[in-house]
Amino acid sequence: MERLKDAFSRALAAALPGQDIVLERPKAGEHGDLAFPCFRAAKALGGNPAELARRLAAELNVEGAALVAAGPYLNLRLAPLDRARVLLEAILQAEPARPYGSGEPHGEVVIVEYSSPNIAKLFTIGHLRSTMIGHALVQVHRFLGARVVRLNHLGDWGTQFGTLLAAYKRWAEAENPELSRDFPWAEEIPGARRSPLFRLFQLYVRFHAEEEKDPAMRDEARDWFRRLEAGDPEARRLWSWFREISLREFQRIYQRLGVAFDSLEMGEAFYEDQIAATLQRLEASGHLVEGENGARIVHLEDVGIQAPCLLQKADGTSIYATRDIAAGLYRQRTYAFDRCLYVVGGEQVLHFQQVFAVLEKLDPWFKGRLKHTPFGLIQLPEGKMSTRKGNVIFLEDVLDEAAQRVRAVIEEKNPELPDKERVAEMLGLGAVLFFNAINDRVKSITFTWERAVALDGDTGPYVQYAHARICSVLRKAGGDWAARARPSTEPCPESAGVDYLPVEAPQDLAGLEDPAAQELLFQLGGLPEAVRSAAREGMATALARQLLAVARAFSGFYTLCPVLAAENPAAVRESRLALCLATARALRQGLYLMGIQAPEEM
RNA sequence: GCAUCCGUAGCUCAGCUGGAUAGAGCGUUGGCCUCCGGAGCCAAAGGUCGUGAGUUCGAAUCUCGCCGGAUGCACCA
Repeated sequence: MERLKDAFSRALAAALPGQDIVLERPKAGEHGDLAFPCFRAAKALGGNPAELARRLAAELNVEGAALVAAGPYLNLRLAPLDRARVLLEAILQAEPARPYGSGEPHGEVVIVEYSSPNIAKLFTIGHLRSTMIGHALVQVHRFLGARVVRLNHLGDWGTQFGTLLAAYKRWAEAENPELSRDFPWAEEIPGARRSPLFRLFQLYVRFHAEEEKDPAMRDEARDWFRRLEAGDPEARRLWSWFREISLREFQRIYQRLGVAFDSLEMGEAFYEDQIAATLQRLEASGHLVEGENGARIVHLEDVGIQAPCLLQKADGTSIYATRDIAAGLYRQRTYAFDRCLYVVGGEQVLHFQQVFAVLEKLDPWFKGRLKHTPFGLIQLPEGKMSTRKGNVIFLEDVLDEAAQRVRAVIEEKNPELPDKERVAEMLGLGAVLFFNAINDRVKSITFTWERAVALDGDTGPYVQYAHARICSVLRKAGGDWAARARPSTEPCPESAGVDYLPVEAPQDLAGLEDPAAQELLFQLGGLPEAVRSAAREGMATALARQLLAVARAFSGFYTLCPVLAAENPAAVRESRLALCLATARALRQGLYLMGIQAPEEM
């Protein structure tokens, strides 16, 4: 397909010297495989687009394909069997290191900072967005050939930590120093799991509740943070204990989600010993000036940002912007990155504008390398989630509920299924993660159980179902068809590729002339662009939707084109099996990029 | 008040570097299990793309105003 694209572009460039040649993929398969809209060129040449299209169709020649004028478009169209050959070869004969749709390794270093939960808070569905958007970006960039560094900017430093220390000293140390049992005063938060982390969280919630009545408590928290940053041994000891409690829980959840990081040690606290040097450097550059009450700030009006960036509080402690800047400098030194993507909620756009602006003032090297990838909040029908009011949805409850609903469907439809628990977990995760990815990340999502764990329609399980049915057909086909739909090794972490052994496409593709087969081929052809769109847009929306389109097209093919029917000639059977196999491979790879597994039976 | 983002079918959303009849799912209505898994397939109904201007051969897509909603605006992250 790339070859055809080049040939088409070259032919057009020769015929239209000096014109920009932009090729599109037609919206509908019946138009063809590639399209050249003639509007712009016709205008530049003073002609009419439809006429130009007709002229070009008559004059140009691209080997192996037909050029057809359709109104103002010049379409390149492959004959049905050629289209089948091109796609089947691209998918089935791909080398394991270079799966269909992947990119040449180019060595650019892309840092993705994502998930970044705060210590002592439980993982809610809110955290799922950053975690899975980030994970998909990691996968997609790897797939396209980048070297990716996965960073979790853990919220393990800052005044909020002072809050926790203050709360612990106030109530827990005397009452429950081991955090091993529930606090008598603690309100029960429905659905939460009993764990030391949960009790830490209760302390945090209580502190905020009482702080409303007694604002002086805020100073208490700030003072604990000051002591922590000053190296007070008791504060440090508690800090590392709380951190450990939290990390243990987070690790469990990451494992369940199939998400991993290059290091979990590079949270905010990691940059603590670099804060002084960072401030000095800002000082030396002349950008750091005194603000109100002796706080220190950097003015940004000159770059169009009205609010100055606060870097040192009046009490001399650091603030998150300071640590983000220290982190930026550290990453520059350590990774010499080409891009650094911050997958952080949209409420922090101003913060990142400020941080980026300060870094660019410090070193123009940063220009164009830093990118905030914001996303919308998850809201409840009754409004915002609020930890203090206890109306939060815990991620694990959502995952459990999803798996449980899947389990009920399995009992109804396929009670004989082996390994029910494992499959239910895969499908439940598929539902939740796919739902999380299918919509524009910038928009806020209103959470309802109904939709978050839906199993019908445009959902992960729909795509997984298509994959499972293909596997079922391949099993029935006998031979090693089923084995070929199975990856040859574990997925390669460096390339995010699912490795399959190359398979020769059949010589005779007679079974693939049917329009339903052609539609499936057309949708498979859209996958590489969908992956690139995901990387470009910083979200998996296009990929998720293209996978749905492939799955839907497969369902059409499956109902209209029997694969294993006894009356099928051998060539029809073989070519259709090859298309099934290609589809299964493409679906599994696509889902894998989104962090979703594809069971062979469900 | 200022800034950013959002406003497309009854509901939830795609489509937005301007281009071929504005697409899905849910819900509604009506068909499909003698045939590879009905978690499925086919069909129908349903849209002044918030609104008013502008740019353009062409605007859901770009610009500006207005209306509605979300978020943010230094000592939290």
